[in-house]
Amino acid sequence: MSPDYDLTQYQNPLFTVDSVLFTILQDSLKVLLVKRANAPFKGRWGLPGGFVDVELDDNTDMSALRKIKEKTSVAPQYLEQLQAFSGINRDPRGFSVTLVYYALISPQQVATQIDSVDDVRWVDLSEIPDLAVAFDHKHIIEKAKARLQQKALYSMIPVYCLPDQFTIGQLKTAIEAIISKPIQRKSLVRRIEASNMFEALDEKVKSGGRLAQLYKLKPDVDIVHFERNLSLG
Amino acid sequence: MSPDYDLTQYQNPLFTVDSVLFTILQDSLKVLLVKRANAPFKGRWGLPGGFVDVELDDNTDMSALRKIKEKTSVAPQYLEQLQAFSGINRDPRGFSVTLVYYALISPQQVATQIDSVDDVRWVDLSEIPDLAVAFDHKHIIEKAKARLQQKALYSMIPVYCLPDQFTIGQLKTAIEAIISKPIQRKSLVRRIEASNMFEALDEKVKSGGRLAQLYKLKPDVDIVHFERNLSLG
DNA sequence: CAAATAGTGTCTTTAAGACAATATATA
DNA sequence: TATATATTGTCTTAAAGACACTATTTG
Repeated sequence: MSPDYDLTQYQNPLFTVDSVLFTILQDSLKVLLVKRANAPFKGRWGLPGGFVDVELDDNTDMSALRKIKEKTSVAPQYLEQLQAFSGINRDPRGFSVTLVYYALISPQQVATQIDSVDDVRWVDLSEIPDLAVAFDHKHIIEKAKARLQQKALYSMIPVYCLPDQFTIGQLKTAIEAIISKPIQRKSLVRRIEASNMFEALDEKVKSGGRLAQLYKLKPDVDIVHFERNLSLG
Repeated sequence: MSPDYDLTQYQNPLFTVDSVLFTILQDSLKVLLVKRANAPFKGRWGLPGGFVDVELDDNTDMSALRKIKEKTSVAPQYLEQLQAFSGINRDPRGFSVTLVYYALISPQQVATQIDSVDDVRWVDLSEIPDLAVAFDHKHIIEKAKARLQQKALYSMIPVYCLPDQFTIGQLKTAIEAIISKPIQRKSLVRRIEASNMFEALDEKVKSGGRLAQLYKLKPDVDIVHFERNLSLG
């Protein structure tokens, strides 16, 4: 074997793939945590993830998806790479790299699955600071939340936290839960119109007052990125 | 050893760190390529990068920086993680992951170093499609360029492709080289003012017409993100 | 002075913010 | 009818686009 191929000269870092799975439940933002079955941090809550399985995964997207499916039994509606986190100290076993994805899913899709087990739980973002979390996963969750907040200002990705039929009120609530700020309903209506991503259904639904129009994503639409952010204030 | 720690049950993917280093040279966007000294793709042009050295690198940022310094002898003014690229087919040696950074540097900082060797070269972005490039690095360069273009619309990062003293005209030219579209000088002036990131020097400099005001970054400023994009057209 | 580039003034345009007004449910 | 929520209308505001106009330098 040529020295060019001598991979043993470098100690390959420990490489894992983890995911921050978000949803909106009870009008607030939740993240999926899993009770760790193995050391290190056995018994603590952590992000769903693990090692790449070269036999099963064509790439890391599939590793992330496979691990999410193991815990929720369904594929999320939205999945995107966040970033890698690495370091000499983040895992007691040595230099490690975790490639982190973040994902959005509607709570209905996973409700029965999650309610039936006690090692998987939706955790409110407000509980995270006080919770003992494995590795640097607390930090990772904060980064994922920041990215989601940013993206909510110039795109419609919060719809992927909702059922596929939803009202403008639900979408408004979801966005406000994500960014922790009220937004103008009118701005949202304008964006729904301008993006051309959605279609109004014939159906309307109860809401406590006037019936609300149901919308759904048009099939196979691309996500529109608006050229301005919603304002924070 | 507990089975929890049995890492041999998984074949750890091949992990590398690569960087797409950009600069502005002759009013156009260039990327730094390195002639590969080793297989695979020995002799082809590729991105600077390589394996993590657990002895030298505290994290992957330092791996990226170390490799860039090896080729240019200086640290870039801007360095940010782009994304990981992975797959079963992108490296003949098997499942591999490369964590890619992109970086910006002023050409003056590296000119003498690069001119003195023949295995490192600034390549114009327009040459990339016709060039034989190692691995999936052509695809990676396109992704890095897209990210840089996007970011140029709502931030001032193109200044990191310039010398630390620069004129508005130079910055305008740099942005236009990155996004391949003309922009309004007035918009740029307004952003320089609004961002409060820069200070005008006492000095002015020749430009072919009226003398141009020199600016520099204020020390330790954070990069401002504007709430709107410059328009494409 | 002509040409070139720098810098300013200002009107227009675009899309969001603010919020009033109207519509339609339920108790 | 009172209340709650949905929907629409429209005026204001913020920041970019367009582009004319002035300023300053060199040949």
